[in-house]
Amino acid sequence: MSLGKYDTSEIQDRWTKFWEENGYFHSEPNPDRQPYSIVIPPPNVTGALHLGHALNGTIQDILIRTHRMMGFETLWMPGADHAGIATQAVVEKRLFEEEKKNRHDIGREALVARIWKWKDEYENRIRNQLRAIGASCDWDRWRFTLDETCAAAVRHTFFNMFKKGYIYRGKRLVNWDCQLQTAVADDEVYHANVKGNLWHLLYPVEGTDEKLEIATTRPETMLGDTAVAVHPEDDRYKHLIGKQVKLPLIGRLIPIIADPILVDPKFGTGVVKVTPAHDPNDYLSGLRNGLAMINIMHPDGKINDEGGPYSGLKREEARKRIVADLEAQELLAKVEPHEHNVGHSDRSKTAIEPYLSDQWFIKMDELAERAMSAVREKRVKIHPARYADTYLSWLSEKRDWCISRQLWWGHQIPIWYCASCSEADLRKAFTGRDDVTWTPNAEQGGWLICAIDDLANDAIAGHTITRDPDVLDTWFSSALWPHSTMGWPKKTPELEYYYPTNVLSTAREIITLWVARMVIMSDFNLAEVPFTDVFIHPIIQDGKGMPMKKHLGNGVDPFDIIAKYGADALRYTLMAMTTETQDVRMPVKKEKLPDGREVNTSEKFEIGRNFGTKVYNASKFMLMNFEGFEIGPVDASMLTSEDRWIILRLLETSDAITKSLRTFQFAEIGRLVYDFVWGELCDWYIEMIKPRLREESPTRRETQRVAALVLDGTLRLLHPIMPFVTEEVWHALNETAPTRGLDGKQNPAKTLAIAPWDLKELRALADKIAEPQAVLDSMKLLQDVVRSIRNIRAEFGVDAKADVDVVVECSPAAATFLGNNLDAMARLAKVRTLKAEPAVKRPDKSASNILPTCKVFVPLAEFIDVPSEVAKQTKRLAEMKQRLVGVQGKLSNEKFVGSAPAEIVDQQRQLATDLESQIAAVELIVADLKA
RNA sequence: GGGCGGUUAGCUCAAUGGCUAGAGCACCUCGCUUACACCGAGGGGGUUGGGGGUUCGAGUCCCUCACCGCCCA
Repeated sequence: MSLGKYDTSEIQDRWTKFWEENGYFHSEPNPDRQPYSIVIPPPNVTGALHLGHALNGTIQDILIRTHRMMGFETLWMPGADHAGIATQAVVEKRLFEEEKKNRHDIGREALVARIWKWKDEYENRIRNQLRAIGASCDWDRWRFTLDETCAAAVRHTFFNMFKKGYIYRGKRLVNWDCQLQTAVADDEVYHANVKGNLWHLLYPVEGTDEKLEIATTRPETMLGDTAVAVHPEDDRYKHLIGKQVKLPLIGRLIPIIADPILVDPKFGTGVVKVTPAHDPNDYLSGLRNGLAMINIMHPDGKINDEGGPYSGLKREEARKRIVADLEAQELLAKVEPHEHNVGHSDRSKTAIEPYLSDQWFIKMDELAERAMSAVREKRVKIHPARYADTYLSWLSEKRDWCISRQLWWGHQIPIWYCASCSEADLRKAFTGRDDVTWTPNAEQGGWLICAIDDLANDAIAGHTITRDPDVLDTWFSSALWPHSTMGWPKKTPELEYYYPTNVLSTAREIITLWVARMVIMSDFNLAEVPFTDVFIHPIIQDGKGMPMKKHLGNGVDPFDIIAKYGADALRYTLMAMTTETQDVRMPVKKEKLPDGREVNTSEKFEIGRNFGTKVYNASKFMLMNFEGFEIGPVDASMLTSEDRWIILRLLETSDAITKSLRTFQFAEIGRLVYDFVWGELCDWYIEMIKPRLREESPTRRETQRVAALVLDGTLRLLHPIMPFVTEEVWHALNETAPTRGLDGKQNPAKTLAIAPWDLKELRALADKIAEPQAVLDSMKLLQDVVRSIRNIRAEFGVDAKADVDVVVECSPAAATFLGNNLDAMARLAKVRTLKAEPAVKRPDKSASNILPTCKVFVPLAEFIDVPSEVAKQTKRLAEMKQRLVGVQGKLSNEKFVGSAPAEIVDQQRQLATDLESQIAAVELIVADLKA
């Protein structure tokens, strides 16, 4: 069967359907095979997939497809993440834009229902996007971090951690988002420079006439001041330590304390106001010095009753009024413009308020230590290795993890409060149940009850219990993903068989957020690592080195790329970019698509498109010439030199790819297949077999069989990278050559997706090739001679249609080889006659190229321009002489000869010999030409 | 402030301390030879960011400076 026009989108649709309908991507535990598993980093249902997802998907799919072909029972677990705060924020924003309502207007149940609707829509879109890039996920196993299976894992983990005392409730200073009214994690905060002022306030010292001048960027926080601090060694203020100041406007007396950590005597006035409930540094100082912590803010950012006369004002309004009032009382020394770094919520883009509130935490010290040892002991290997430091240094801080979020979308914390009951009531209500546990509520009194299954409000007779309204940080459920998706806490066959998974592929900013937490949770729940290898891929930036961000408008949508260049092109290009560096750049340009939309694209994808087209065209040519294919054995004794050469090179390439795959060197794999297919298969092998494939060729049948085997092997190498185009060709090849192989009787796989990775048949054939190195060497000689002739032809402007005669001086073996390949030389360099002998006389008026292994002469009576040839050869002579001086210098250096490896020294000696004879030959030529 | 990465051809990137630092794109010359102009043949283009050092030998290792970027505070 022959191939038609290359239509990427048609091919993509057809084979996606074919693979899925035949269930090739579905995996079940199979004791007869080794497992290989990857869980996808679940994309957020917030939006569409971007180029980073496409890159990561490509990498995972290459790993998965290769291992599937290697015969592993291969599972790629797909799914999506509910992305608590991000998803709730977009739905709330839409609610406000479309209906001018906020979440409180419609209530928890209605809001959550809307978010589920959003989720269904986007989850579906994400699934289709993954399919479009060719991801061979086990779609039947699709999971969602809020589905029942994942929820069960969350409940059990929380329960066990709570019961063992790893989870506690406490007051902590958190990053508060006043708009979304929730705590946000450190990593959800970005810092931006903001123009503001430095207000210098005056605090009167009680019992004296002195006033302390204090600079602050947030004057309204003075309402919550509980001390003023100076440096203990600061002579200006030493005498005031232990005295009190009267807080202006409020009148509260607060102490003047000494704190060498909080106060830098060289900065500002050397006096600092301390507001423990509203500043992280002050908070720590408050803990150190046993200060009161006064919260002056409502969750929405308005001042609360602690703010006295300013109660009920928004924070901006309170600031204005306070500054004005201080000025009126002459307690404002000065105001200076000041630019400073302010934390903003990534979700609402509003300024973060440090805020003291009740939150749930996981105690990290012991858990973090265990997770660190997993990496230190190489039970989890991170690639590239340097990222292990990122992981270790983050965990070594052992900061407790705040897991509560004041949101409605997520796993609601399974804690019920009972203020009025006694422990006896609890025992009575839950006697005999091991799925309920409780501890005293140290902060507010009463009890904290944790249960695996939901409790009714009246679960305790005579008392009403209320559930904590907060939900868990999204990363809590994400951290369970590798085992929750496999069905934990049930002892499922999947968990038994596929776990721990093999590889986790992700971006580096996720190392701390997710990788570390997955190791912690897996260790806690299963006493195992979640995966043995972590691959950190580079981040794609635009041509100017800026990260691709929605608001910068520089993002490239992978689906626009698929539309323009095809999925195989997208995949090849992304893999070719995956080096070990941390960022890769992709120049972005605007372009109008045929459908009229203006989108961002990048010319980089032309590499992949051109390569895919090349693969397709080369295959098309071969299949065209396979017409009349006769099934039959491949006779090793009939193999020509180019057959032997391409078979050896194909196997070398296959081995090199397998090796690079193990070390996650994806760009290297891209280079290997490109150089093989384009530079060897197409440029040389196909060109050389053309005569043998002609109708009249007596070896046409044999040539077809070998070529079919070579194409078969090449398609297998390429399949994990470019699954669509290769599958298309594979099926055409199967129709043409329904059985093939050495004996001509092997049935090829029905799909490349499960064709064996190991090229067993070709390997058996290669084993019969005598002196493989000689095969490679002679091919190199042929290529060198052909290139020399082409170079001479181009340089002297020989008409492209004109034939030339060629004289080569070389070894007898090489002469025989070249003689046998006259046809090829005729085709490749338009050679009419060839004279190849160990000793030849240089023809008059000939151009020449002197190589280490041979001398090539082309008589060019009608073309040669003697002066220019003399000039060219003289230039070459100078270059070679200069090099020879360098090499001789090395060889006469005793230290070099003494300390460099023998191999290197030999190499240099050989080089010197070669150069000497080449120089002698060129000198002769120059003398002749001048004569 | 701490840590990490980068700086190589006009652009995007390669190069276990050891052959003449390589590709692709772009550029120049030639070519519609029945797979492919998303192609073929040939060519030009480099003081490897600056400065020091280690070594027989440095793009590669060390120190230092400059600039760009990321992560964590």
